[in-house]
Formats: sequence, structure tokens, C-alpha cells
Amino acid sequence: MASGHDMAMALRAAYWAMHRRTEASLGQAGVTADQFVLLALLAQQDGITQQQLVRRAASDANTVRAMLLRLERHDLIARAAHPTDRRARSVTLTGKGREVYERLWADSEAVREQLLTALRPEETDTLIELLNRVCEVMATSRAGSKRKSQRPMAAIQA
Amino acid sequence: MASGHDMAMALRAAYWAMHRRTEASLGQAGVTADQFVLLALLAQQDGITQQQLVRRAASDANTVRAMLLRLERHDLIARAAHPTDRRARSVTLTGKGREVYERLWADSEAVREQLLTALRPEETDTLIELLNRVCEVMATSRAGSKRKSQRPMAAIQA
DNA sequence: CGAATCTCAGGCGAACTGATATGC
DNA sequence: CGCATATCAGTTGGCCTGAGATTC
Repeated sequence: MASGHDMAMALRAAYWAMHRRTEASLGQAGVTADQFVLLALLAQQDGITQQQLVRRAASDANTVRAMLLRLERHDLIARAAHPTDRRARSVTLTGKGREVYERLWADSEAVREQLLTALRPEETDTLIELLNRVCEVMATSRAGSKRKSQRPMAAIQA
Repeated sequence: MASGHDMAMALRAAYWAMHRRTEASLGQAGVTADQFVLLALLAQQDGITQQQLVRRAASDANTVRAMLLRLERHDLIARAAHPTDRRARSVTLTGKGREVYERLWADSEAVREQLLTALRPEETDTLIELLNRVCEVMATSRAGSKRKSQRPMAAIQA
């Protein structure tokens, strides 16, 4: 009989194994696995705001900002004024950023390939669905960190 | 059609959601979620070596050592000479360590409960099994970190 | 007004590299 | 000898708190 603890440990082990494998696949490019996640999100949809990056990367506003500063220093991304919302910043990949991203994407192809071949196609779908359910039930309202109690239903919108 | 990237992002999101929820559940006890993992492993089997903790926690020797030093400073664990292997250290929970652990285990019960109720029992088993498969295929030989370059197409070495 | 987005200062624990000592 | 276990020094990047400015 599997317990919640078993599940937590399995999730932890799988995440870190994947994270390390990814990190290793990126080599000495000066881009970490976590930064690569941001690049991938931008490659998928350019010009989104930092806040959208925060939500899609399942991260934190301050953390994302710090990472973006590093990426900006390496000239991989740029942050422009948002067209309609003057509070927000529109984050885009630079030309160099896209090049580097595409190279790293290729370098890490083997990792994703291994992930897929470890499971049958329907198992992959199942795993993702179950992980999403876990994610939903664990979701906290990460916006107001001053809040004492969390809103039960802070959905994770893409 | 789910991709390896989708899977990676789902795994990442689920892990961090769980990690944050766990961290929050532990409150201001001065024990982090990662340290709690070590305490749980020791509660499960006391007197194991640091190396065993490294493997079971899916972590790193230096990292585990640093965490153990913190836990030792707080008098939650002790490290004694190993009975048969003089290289190794036998790590045990102190009385205080066990007390704190049991309190934190109770405090985090709601998180594990939520994990379980999010999924049907057979889904929990499935999730764990799929995560284990992911873990196996992502496993790297974490021993020799001196390797300079990772060969792109290295087979899975246990 | 409240809420959202971002900035800044600062701290901390975890993950890591690389070298070393010792015992199996 | 090779290998495993643990240690020590030091670095880095990520995550976080708490405060504040600006804009919606």
C-alpha cells in the first residue's frame, strides 16, 4: 500500500534525477537547467511578461527576475516595455538567445528522448495527467506571500 | 501528443508545488523540507551511513554532509563511528531529533493526505511506478564527478 | 481604494567542484 | 593497487522575505 510519503519520495527522486541529467546535457554553455526552462518558455511564446514566466515556470517573481538579469547580462533575453500594461515587462529572446536556446535544445534532446522511451505513449499521458492533478492539489496562491491562509482554488493557468 | 518536454515541465511543477507545500507545513521549526527528508529516512532506519542517506535521499555527499552538520548543530542527529567500516559514520536520531521529527511528521500529515486523496489508490501506485521508471532511466553514476565531458550518447550506467 | 507587476536589498540553504585523508 | 567513504574549502545559483514604487 503506497503512502503519501512514498509518493513524495518518488517524485523527489525523479525530479532531481531529471534535473541533474538535464544540467549535465547542457554542458559548459553558462546556462543552467532552470534558466533553460525560461528560454524554452520564451521560445514557445515570445514577449510574455515576467509574471507569466513565473506562473509557467512554477517559480517565484524574485527568482525569475534574478534569472532574467543573468540572462540579460549574457545578452540572451531582453526586457521591453509592455505595450498596454505599463507595470509589466515584455520579455523576448534576443537573436543570440534563440541561437543558444536552439543549440541547448539539441544538446538536451537525448534526455527528452530517454524520458519518452522509458514509458509507453499512453503511460506518458497518464504520468502527465497524474502530475497535473498533484500539482493542482498542491497549488498555493504564490502571489500574496503575506497571506496567512491560502485560497483553496488558485488555478494554474498557462 | 505529449512530448518529453511536457513531461519534464509537469514533473518540475509537481515537485516544486509539493516542496513548497511541505516547507509551509513545517512552519518555523528551523527544519527545512530537505532536512525533514533526512530525518524521515533516519526514522525509518536508524544508524545508516551518510552514503546510504545520499542514495536514499537522491542527493549528494557534500550536500548531505552540510545538512547533517546543521542537524547536528541543532542536536537532532548524531554521527557515531561505524561498527565495522571505519571509513563510514553511523548516523542516528537523537531523542530530541525523534521528538521534532514526530511533531513535523504530524504537522505535514495534511500534505501527504492531500497527495493521496488527489489520486485514486491504483493511480497512486501507477504514479509511483512511472516515477520510478523515470528515475531509473535518468540515473547517472553520481560517483565519479571528475569526468570532464559527458559523452553525448552514453548508455545508462547504473 | 485594493490588487497586480515589478524592483531592490539582503539572507539562507542546497547543490556543486575539486582536493585531500583514510580505510576497504 | 583501485575504490569507497567522508572531510574541508570555496563558489554559485536558486529560493525566499520584506519593503517599496508604479500602474491598473
